[in-house]
Amino acid sequence: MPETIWFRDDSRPRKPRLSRERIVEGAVALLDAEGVAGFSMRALAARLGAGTMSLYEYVQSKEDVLDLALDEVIGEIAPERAGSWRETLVRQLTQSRQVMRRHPWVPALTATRPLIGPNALARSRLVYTALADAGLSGPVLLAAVGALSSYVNGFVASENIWWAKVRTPAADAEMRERVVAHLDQHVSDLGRIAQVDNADFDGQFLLGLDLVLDGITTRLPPAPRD
Amino acid sequence: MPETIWFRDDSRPRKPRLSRERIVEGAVALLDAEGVAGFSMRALAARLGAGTMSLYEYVQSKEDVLDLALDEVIGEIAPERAGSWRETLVRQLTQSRQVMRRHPWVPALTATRPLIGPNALARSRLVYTALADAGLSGPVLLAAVGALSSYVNGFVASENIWWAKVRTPAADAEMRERVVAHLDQHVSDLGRIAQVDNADFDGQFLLGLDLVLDGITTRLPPAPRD
DNA sequence: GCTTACTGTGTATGGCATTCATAGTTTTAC
DNA sequence: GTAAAACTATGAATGCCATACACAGTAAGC
Repeated sequence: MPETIWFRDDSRPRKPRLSRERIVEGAVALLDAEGVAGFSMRALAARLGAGTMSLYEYVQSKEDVLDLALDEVIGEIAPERAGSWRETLVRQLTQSRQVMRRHPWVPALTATRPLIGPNALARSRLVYTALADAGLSGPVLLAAVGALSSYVNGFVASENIWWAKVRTPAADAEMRERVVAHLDQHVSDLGRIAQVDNADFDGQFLLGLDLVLDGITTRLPPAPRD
Repeated sequence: MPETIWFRDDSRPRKPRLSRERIVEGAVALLDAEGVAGFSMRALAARLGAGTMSLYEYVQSKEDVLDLALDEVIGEIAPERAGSWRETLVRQLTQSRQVMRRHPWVPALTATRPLIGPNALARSRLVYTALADAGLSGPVLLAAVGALSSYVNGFVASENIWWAKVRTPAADAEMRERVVAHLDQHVSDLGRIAQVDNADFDGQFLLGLDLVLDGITTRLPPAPRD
């Protein structure tokens, strides 16, 4: 239903209302608001003020949209180097974590999708080069990259699960009680000791990252003294 | 449609055709065969020779079934200790990997679900105690557990993605070519060096695990000489 | 001015989880 | 021994969903 001439603004040139950019932007917003489960092509189209089918002009499937949204938010990571290789990695991976916190749906997607969009490749390249600069190569280099990115993904995935449980508004207080009791029953004294400051995720993240980085450090070739 | 008396066997006591066990068993089989995307209550019921709604007598929702299936396969990990803490962990986490390889849908579920089923708790407890025996406690203990389990989850998730791409029968040869080319273009020489034996996942897994374990070792208190 | 391409959409198909009412069967209670 | 209650299983209906297809309005090219 085109608007009647009485309300239309013919002065500016008519541009296509939709575009891949607008779709991706809307998809990220919708995913942020509703999560992967609440994401649908219908809802996305509604948010963009378009018919559902119109999206398929710019994208072949829902999967495409998810792939694009994923690479889009990965682009939020600034691909900067810091001083040392270690600083570069800490900075880069901390930013990865922040992206995944801002967009809690990311881990669910990365668990089933190859990360081969342009932004993802650029970021992964940075990690490779940092470790190569540190002196790693061959299988150990691969293993180090794998250990680091796996750590970050895994950490934030479980962190997000935790937040999702905490964040939920009301009736889950009881549910949380029960889970904690459940855990206590099994993990007993160990759990209680460890649970000191259970929610200091920032500290935990850096602590674990240091652990992995220390492990990597043990594999560095002896520093050349030039 | 009950069988006519002419073919019925009235000798043994009539048991319920369905049960939570049968449902979970069927769910695991279905997930193995069709993956998370192909899993539906309808298909599960059909596989069990029952009406869809019958499942809801034993289970409240599809989510329940997935939770149960997940904990079920985690139960395949034998909770044994080996000699040293390190051996125990390598053994335990290697088995985790094998379970996730046998049931490639697991990472997709663990990415969005808390692992608080009975089997999961028992296995996680084993990891905690192994590290506590090694001498860790407090936040470092937590970080070590997080680093290890994150590493395993993350590693197998990307490994599974790789296998899924490779396994697909025919037309994906071209697709794979394109991905590799894409990667080469971005990662250039680094990628090529690292890609030596790219598919030796067993070795890669142990290499990365050693890396993390070495990092943990650096945090152990000095061994008491009693 | 005619044709061709582009952008956007409505409808239809087939699949999905889940609610509800209900039927057949077994167990229990008197 | 039978009437009532509980258990097991189900079909139909609701309201989601992704997407194939045919088609309309609009702009661009010649």
